Amino acid sequence: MSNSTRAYVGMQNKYDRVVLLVDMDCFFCQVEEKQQPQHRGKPLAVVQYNAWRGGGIIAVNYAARDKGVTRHMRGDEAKALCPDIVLCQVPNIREKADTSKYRDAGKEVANVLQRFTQLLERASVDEAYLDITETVNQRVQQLETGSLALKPEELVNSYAVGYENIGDYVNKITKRFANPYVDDERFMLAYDANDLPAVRQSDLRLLIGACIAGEVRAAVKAETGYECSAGIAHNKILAKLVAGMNKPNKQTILPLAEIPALFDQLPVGKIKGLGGKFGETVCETLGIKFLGHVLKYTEKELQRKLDEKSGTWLHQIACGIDLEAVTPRFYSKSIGCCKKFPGRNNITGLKSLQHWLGELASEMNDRLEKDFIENNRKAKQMVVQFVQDIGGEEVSSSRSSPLNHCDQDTLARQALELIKANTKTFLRAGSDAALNNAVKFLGISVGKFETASNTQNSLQAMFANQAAKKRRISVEEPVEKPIVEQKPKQSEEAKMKSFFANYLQTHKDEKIVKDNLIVESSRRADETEAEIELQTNKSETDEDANALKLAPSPKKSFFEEYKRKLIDSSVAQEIGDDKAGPVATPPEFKESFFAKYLQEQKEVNKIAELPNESSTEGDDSSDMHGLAAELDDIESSCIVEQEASTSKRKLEQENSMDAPAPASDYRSNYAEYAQPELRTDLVKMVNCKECGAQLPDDVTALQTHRDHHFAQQLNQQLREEQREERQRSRLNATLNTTVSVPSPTAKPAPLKKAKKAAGTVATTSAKPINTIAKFLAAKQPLEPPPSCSSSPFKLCPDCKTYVKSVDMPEHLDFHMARKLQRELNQLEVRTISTANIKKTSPPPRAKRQLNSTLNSATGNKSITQFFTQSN
DNA sequence: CTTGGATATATCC
DNA sequence: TGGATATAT
Repeated sequence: MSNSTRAYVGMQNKYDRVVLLVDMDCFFCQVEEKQQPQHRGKPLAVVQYNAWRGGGIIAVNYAARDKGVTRHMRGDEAKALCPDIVLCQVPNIREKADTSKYRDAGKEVANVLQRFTQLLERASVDEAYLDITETVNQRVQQLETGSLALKPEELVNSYAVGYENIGDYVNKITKRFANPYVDDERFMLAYDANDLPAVRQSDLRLLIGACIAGEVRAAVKAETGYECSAGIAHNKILAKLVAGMNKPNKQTILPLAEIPALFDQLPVGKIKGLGGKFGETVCETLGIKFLGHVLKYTEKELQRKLDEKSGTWLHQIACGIDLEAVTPRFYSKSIGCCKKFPGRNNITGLKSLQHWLGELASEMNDRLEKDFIENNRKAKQMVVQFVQDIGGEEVSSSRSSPLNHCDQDTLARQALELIKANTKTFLRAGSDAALNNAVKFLGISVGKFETASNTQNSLQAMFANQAAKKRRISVEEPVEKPIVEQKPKQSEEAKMKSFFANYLQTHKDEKIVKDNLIVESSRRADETEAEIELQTNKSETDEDANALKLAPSPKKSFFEEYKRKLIDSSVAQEIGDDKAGPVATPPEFKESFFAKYLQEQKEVNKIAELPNESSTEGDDSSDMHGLAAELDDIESSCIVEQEASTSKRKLEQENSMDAPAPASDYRSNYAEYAQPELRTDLVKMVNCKECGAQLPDDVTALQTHRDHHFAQQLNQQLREEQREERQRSRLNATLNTTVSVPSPTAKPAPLKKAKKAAGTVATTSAKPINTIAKFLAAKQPLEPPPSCSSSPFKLCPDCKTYVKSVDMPEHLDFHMARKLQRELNQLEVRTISTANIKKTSPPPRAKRQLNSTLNSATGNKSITQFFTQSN
């Protein structure tokens, strides 16, 4: 089940994966801001234990960073720097900081991320790697068939290392359409011949990766409200490295060709794994500071100077190669909690030690119960870690023992036994209460999880077990590495055409956005400018982001900047400030690859028109003229845009005809953009029965689209399940602690040491015997139950019918069973259909799938072939 | 009186 | 395997 060693991909795949690292921006702060919306926009930090000097700061939002507030500051210092800062405390439960709020929020995010790939590796509470190679491959194919076009607005908020803005990068890539040979020669000199196919596709695939990253982040924002940054590269190390380069709420691509230049000035310690002692050793041993300088040594020399394994690894990293696989892992392998007892708080007595072990064990108990419900697994090992003061020295130890029951008492007792058994003199001589060695730190953690037997009598446990298994199987199957295939190509112009078509659309949208802003700006011009200012004045003092200070000037996204210029000048016009001069086309546009390509096309076409047979692709080139003209129109209309309202109306009409939602809020409507925008004129289309979306009449696309619906549905189901379960276990807990029914609005009173009868855990699935009062308190149904409070009826949250209380557990099981059954069925279908793409002898069900694969393999040509061609 | 507290993972011996 | 340690957030 839980694989022990890391997995690696083959050397031949070093450039053909596309890996995303998604990193939540000042996550704990965002969680607090979401929970307490009145604090949004203010400088805010999260502290724990605010008693001493205002508590220790563990997260700082960007408004507060601007004021110089950083981590490892005390709350008081922050107040001094920024008097209006909001300090949120980590909740204190059982006299210790309780971070479960953030763990839950992290899981909420991960649930969204999971929809985009099975290959999701949660790296911490707020970070995850996604291997999106499969999706990228699909889209490369879609580009080739013309069913997908890269859309400029999807690259909003993207950056590429080594480029001022994303437009420059796209421009560079596009230029290679015109003159493939120049770059190709460079490729051939710089890379091994075997890698050339992947190298040629690299930029395009990363760009597609960036589009997906945009969708991922938009989905996270739309569904959770949280913002994040992302890195897009060919491996984990690189994705992680660049994810922090543009924060917050931005994403960064690391183009293959930019790696050497980046590494030449990259401090060794910026690389994950080199940030600590080992990194220092490396620098000292090699006499270097920058990663690129590692390559002054051969791999052999590095192996000799360090050790074999490190030498190999370091050499590869310095070459930008990292073969570590994105290992699917959603749930952690171990669960633990700990607490420091510094200085006077040292634990010196047995009673005190038992107390704290009890508290830790109690928290463990809660978390393990929850984990059991979600994952149907039980820990088989526990570890107790402790630091003792022995003659003034801090001595740390950890001992483990097998675990059969993980209830609070067992954990606490076993922990104490382990400490006793591993302490030479446990109690002070002559005392039965005083510890010989004060304890400065205590930790309990459990691991070695095993799936619980499904001999549980409860229906729920049985289904949950199956569902969990399914999930694990589908996730832990070895991943077959996608092959970067050389695909035959279709006409270059067809693709450029669709790119332009999309660009034009975007452009219209931007104008609408602008127009709207003008209207608003007449009311609150100052605010608008202030906001823009806020957005563009990005502080460079981002330390949690590993910020690289290589580029001194704050960068702006191409489109953002372009839009801003338009807005600026228009605003100036509107409020009668003539100093700004006439509204001119921003240089970015004139210099953009669109414009240049357009220019080239015009000239090419002029020449091409003379000889008659050159218009063999008649449709394409005449369309090109049309598009060029339209582009011209738009470009010039930018200049005469003053009477915005009339053209605005016109644009709105056009927009309502065939356009997606305005670019400004496309993120709020993820679903539309999760589907590729399609050229309905190039591909035969059908309608999706579920959402009516236009889809290419192509089985792969249909399957993908259905998966999209399925994923949404599944996610919904899972969330419902979890909510239900949490509700039930909470009800259980309240029931067991009894007495007071907390008001639903009041903060949940920290359950003071819910003294449960030992052994309760083992029967977690015991049916809850809820009272109506409890149920009401937790759920607040719209209508009261049919009769008075003594009535044995409750409202079923699922079907909104009243059910006898005693029957409710069964009733809920019924719903659950139905849901899970549905889920299993769907998983079945999905697992089979995706598995079959690779397998040789598919069951009959996958026939259509197979056909489509064959069809597309014999398919048409594409401009993307540029990236794969050899001479 | 604590120079970051609480977690988690990986690796070396 | 277990225990200590390193790394990271």
